Amino acid sequence: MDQKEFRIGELATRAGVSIDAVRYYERLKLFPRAGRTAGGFRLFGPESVERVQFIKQAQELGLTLDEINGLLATGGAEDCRRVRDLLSKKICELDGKITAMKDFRRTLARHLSACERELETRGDAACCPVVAGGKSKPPQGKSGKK
Amino acid sequence: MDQKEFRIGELATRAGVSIDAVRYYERLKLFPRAGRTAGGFRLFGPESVERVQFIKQAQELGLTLDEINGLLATGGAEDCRRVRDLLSKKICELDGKITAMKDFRRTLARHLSACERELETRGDAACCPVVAGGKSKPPQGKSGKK
DNA sequence: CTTGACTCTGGAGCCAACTCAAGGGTCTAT
DNA sequence: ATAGACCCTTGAGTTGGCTCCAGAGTCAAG
Repeated sequence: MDQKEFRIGELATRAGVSIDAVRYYERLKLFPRAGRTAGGFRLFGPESVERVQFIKQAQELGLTLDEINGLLATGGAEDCRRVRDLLSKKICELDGKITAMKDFRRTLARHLSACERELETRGDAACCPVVAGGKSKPPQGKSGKK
Repeated sequence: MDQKEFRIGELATRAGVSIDAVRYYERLKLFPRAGRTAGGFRLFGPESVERVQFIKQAQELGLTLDEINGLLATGGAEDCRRVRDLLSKKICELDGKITAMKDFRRTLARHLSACERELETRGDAACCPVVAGGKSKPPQGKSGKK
């Protein structure tokens, strides 16, 4: 079938990261050491693309490479148990984060409508009410020495 | 009544950050320049606590200090409009992130049950199937790729 | 065989967001 | 009035996650 191995450049483009990033991941052991050509070029298979993508995905959600490393096991039962525990912990954390995120969304939405109301009722005289809003703004005497 | 101004140390403990972090925020203009005592000590009011907390909250959700800065306005109508637009953009982003998070949660949950099944059916012979899993160690044919 | 694209290693550099340190001033309770 | 806690500024150091570089080797096409 198709020749299934490719080199680092192709992995990088397929997965949407830089070549250097891939090598960096390898250094951190997020990757098993790749096979090599006779001349020393790394060779990757399609599963590597998935792996990089998993890493990226996890990263975007705020996990460090170190934590991600914990999730990527290759070993036996021991490893499997460790991963299982880590996974359920991470799932809990994620649930917390989702909640926090919804909270923050509400906060932003509140500010947003305050902004809108302000603009509507006061037009160009509006003064932005966001955060600590209204408070630190004595309309004029900002006391300023300096 | 309580005298309502306090110094940097108290702000830091109330808001749960370090003194250095507060000063750092000030340098980055996330704070208006604080008032000072005759001797030069910064003085803060209770709204500062809120502000720090807002910053922390936003940060935990992956915003940079720079982006947060954009959300903290003090100005007039112009500012207010800018903030309004930024806010609605951020809200969209947040919605995307929440979705991504739920996705990732599903991914983890899938891995988790794969782990559990593996441990259950193969006990100590288990080999952890997480991510790119199984591929770099084919004990035997095993299931399948996706 | 030559060329040009690609890859190798090791190490330096960069950005964000702090954190730490030095040297010195301020405040307040006794 | 003095001790000790607190604060000041400036500037350097740290960590995480890359990115860039130099100098050299590999590979496929012509």
